[in-house]
Amino acid sequence: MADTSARRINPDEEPARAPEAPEIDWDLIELFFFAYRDFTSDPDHMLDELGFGRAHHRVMHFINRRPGLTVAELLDVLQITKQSLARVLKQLIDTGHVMQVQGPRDRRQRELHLTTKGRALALALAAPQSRRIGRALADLKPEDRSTVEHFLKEMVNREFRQQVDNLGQHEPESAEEKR
Amino acid sequence: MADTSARRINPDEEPARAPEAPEIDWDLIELFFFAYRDFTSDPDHMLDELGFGRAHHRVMHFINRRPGLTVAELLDVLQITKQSLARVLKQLIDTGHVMQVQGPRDRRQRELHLTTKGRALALALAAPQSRRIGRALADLKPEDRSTVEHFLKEMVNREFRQQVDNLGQHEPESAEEKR
DNA sequence: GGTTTATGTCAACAAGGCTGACATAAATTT
DNA sequence: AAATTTATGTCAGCCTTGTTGACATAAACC
Repeated sequence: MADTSARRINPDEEPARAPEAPEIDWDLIELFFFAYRDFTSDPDHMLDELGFGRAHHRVMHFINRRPGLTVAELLDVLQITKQSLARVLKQLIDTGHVMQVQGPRDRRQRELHLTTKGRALALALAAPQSRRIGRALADLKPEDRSTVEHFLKEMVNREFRQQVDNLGQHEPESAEEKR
Repeated sequence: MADTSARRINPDEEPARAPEAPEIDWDLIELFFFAYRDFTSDPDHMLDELGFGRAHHRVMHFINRRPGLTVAELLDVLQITKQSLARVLKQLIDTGHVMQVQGPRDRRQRELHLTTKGRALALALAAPQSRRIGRALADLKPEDRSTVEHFLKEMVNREFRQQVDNLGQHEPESAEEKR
């Protein structure tokens, strides 16, 4: 180091002046933080009034996206423990937002589905997020949507790319294995 | 109402088949979730080994970006309560990552600075995130960076745009009146 | 029939949010 | 000068949502 030597105002310790980093993309790091924070804020407020949290939202979202997925599959997507899931899932079932159906092939499995009520809530929660995205894309050229999509997809760990693609369920999108 | 029998095995209820939504951008909603999850995963793992959490990361990040910001300003950016901040901030001070300097104008204020040690950690945490962003932009045209930046910036609530711009430190002013 | 698998559940714990109450020193107002 | 407000710190307790470990049950598999 030894560079801020010239006019040091504070004599005590060295307070590490500016963010003169090697090659860190501070701007996008920070922007991503703010963007996600606000992205989740609308549904968070709605959930609050129902006594639910962000965890409930995630559960409903993925059940809505993959109707009939099993508990194990959901755990896989959410990457949480079954005990964590159990708590919120139980609440969602008790409040009539989610229903379980015994697996047809394997009767140990529980296929998860949203009820009409749950579906309505999932939609209501997604609506402001979708609107926000729409507004964020509005000033851009139509082709830029795929740029954003590509960027976000590449931000995901390779091990989970497939999950992402599967969930999309309509990605003709060529470039997938290019490493 | 009338659907007290939540867990039923026969589909006499409607399990709400497909995500046939009005105009919901499910793909980007979900992609954003996965992207942010993985974006935070690298620093999370590092922090774990130090006995720190994501909260400590955020605090160090913003102190690094705005050396000398006060406690009140930090609370404003993070949007948490001072009691929440106090816990992590105390730990960061005790471990020698953050130091406080009495405000020059107002001696009640505490200007926050990273120490050399804290700065090193902030950099180490940001590095994998920056690399991830770099990789995600690598396949795109150079101009597309500003597309992504624009998208993320628009995702932020209007009330906080200024915060974002200030932190970036290179956004003079823009059309804020539009709603 | 024995083992593995899918799920559920109990109990305890941790991180990191929250609110409310109160303390202190410095700045500001009256 | 005294009273009030402001910036910060701290104590105590609560909530949500993660965690681990242990154990139970039914169904599938071998």
